[in-house]
Amino acid sequence: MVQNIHALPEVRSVSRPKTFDPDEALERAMHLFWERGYEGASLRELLEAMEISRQSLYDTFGDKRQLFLRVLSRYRALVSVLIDDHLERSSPTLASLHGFLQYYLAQILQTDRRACLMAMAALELGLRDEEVATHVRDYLESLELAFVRVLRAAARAGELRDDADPVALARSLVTSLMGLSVSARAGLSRTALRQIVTTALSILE
Amino acid sequence: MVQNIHALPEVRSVSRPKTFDPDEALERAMHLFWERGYEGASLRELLEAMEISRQSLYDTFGDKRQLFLRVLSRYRALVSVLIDDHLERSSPTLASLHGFLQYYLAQILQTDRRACLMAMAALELGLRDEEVATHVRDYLESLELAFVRVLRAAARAGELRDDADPVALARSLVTSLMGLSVSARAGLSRTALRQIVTTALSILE
DNA sequence: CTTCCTAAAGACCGATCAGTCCAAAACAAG
DNA sequence: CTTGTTTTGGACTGATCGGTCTTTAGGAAG
Repeated sequence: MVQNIHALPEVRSVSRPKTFDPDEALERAMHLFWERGYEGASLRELLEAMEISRQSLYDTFGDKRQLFLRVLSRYRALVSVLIDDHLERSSPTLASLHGFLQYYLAQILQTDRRACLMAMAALELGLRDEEVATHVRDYLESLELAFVRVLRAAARAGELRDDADPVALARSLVTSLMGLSVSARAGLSRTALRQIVTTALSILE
Repeated sequence: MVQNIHALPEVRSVSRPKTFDPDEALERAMHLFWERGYEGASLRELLEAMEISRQSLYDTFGDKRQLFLRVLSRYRALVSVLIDDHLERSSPTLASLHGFLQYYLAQILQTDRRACLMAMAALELGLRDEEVATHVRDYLESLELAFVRVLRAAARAGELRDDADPVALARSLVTSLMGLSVSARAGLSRTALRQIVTTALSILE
C-alpha cells in the first residue's frame, strides 16, 4: 500500500506508541542468529528471544531474511565501535592492533566461542544469497581498511619494516580473524586460539 | 501415466540389475553437503543427488546425521590424498607447500567457490554437535601435522630462518586456509584470493 | 521352482517451518 | 466518548522437514 518513504525522522505518536524497542529486539535477534546461524534460528525461537509477537516482527522487520540483513548491518556497526575504540585514536600504533586482536579473541572466549557472525553468514549463505555475500564483503573490506590505516600510520612511525606492504598485511590479518572464528567454533583450546592470534600478529615484525 | 521407457538409458523401467555403490552415493552426498551445508541439504535433495531410494539411505547410512559424519570422514580422506600427492614425497620442500596451497585455491575456484566443508561444518554445527566439532579438530590437526612435517624438512634443508617455529607457522597456514574459505564463499575476487594465498605463504620467508 | 535379500517407489507420519490472519485489548489524540 | 493504531496471542495455512512403513519387484542361491 502507501508506504511512507520518509518514515525515518518522524516521531508521530498518533496512537498507541510502540511498547517494545526495535533496537533492543534487533540486538536480541542478532545474538540468536549469532549462536545458531540463519536457518538454525527458527521464527519461534526468534520471537521468544526478541520478546515480541509474530505480528510485530513482520510489521517491523518484514520477514526473516530482512531481519537477518538488518542484523548483519547491526553487527557491522558493533564491530565499527570496536574499531573506533581500538584503532581510530589520534595515533594508532602496532600496539593498538595487538590490543584489537587480543580483545577480539577475548570476546570470542567470553561468548562461548560464538565467533564471527559474518564468517557464519558467508559460509552458510554466501553462495545462495548475493545480498548476504555483499554484506560480508563490505564488512571484510571495512575491517581491512581499518587495519591498513593503522599499518600506514605505523609505517610512518617507523614501526614496520621498510618493505612491508600494509594492504597485504591487513588482508592477512583479516583472513586470520576469519580462520580464528572457524577454529574457535570447532572448539580449539584457548591456548591454541591464543597461539593463532600471536602467530597472526607475528607477520608485523 | 505412460512413462517414457527410454528416459533412463541403461536401466530398465524398474531398475534391479545394479546394486548401488555406497562409495559413489557417499561421494554424491558429500558434494551436496559441500554446496549447501548440513541443514541446507534436504533429504529429498540428497536422495536425488545420490540416486538411491529413501529406504536404501536409511538402511545403508542410518540417518542424515550419520550420513553427514561419514561424509566428513570421506572429505578428510580426500584431503589426505591431496596431502600425499603434494607433501608426502621423499623430500618435501617449501615449494611443495606453495604448490599445495596454490592447488587448494585452484580447487576452490574450479568448484564455484565451494570452499572447505570442514569450515562450514565447524561454523554451522561446531557449537551444537561435539562429534562434528571433533571431526573438524582432527582434520585441522592432521593438516597442521602435514605442514609441520614439511616445515621441519625444510628447516633441515636450510630453507627456513633459524628462528622459525614450524608448529606456529603450520598453524598459521591452516588458519589462513580456513580464512580463505570464508573469503571465497563471500565471493571475493580471484585476485583477492590469490593475494591471500601469497601473503599467507610469505610468512615462510 | 522357492526362499531370501535388497532395492525402488511412494504412502504416510508427526513435527516444524515461515508466513498470514483475526480478535481482543491497550493506548493516544480529537 | 469515538476513532485510529499498535499491541499480543493464538488459530491457521500450505509446504517441507526427517523418518518410518508397506508394497512390489529384481536378482541370487538352493
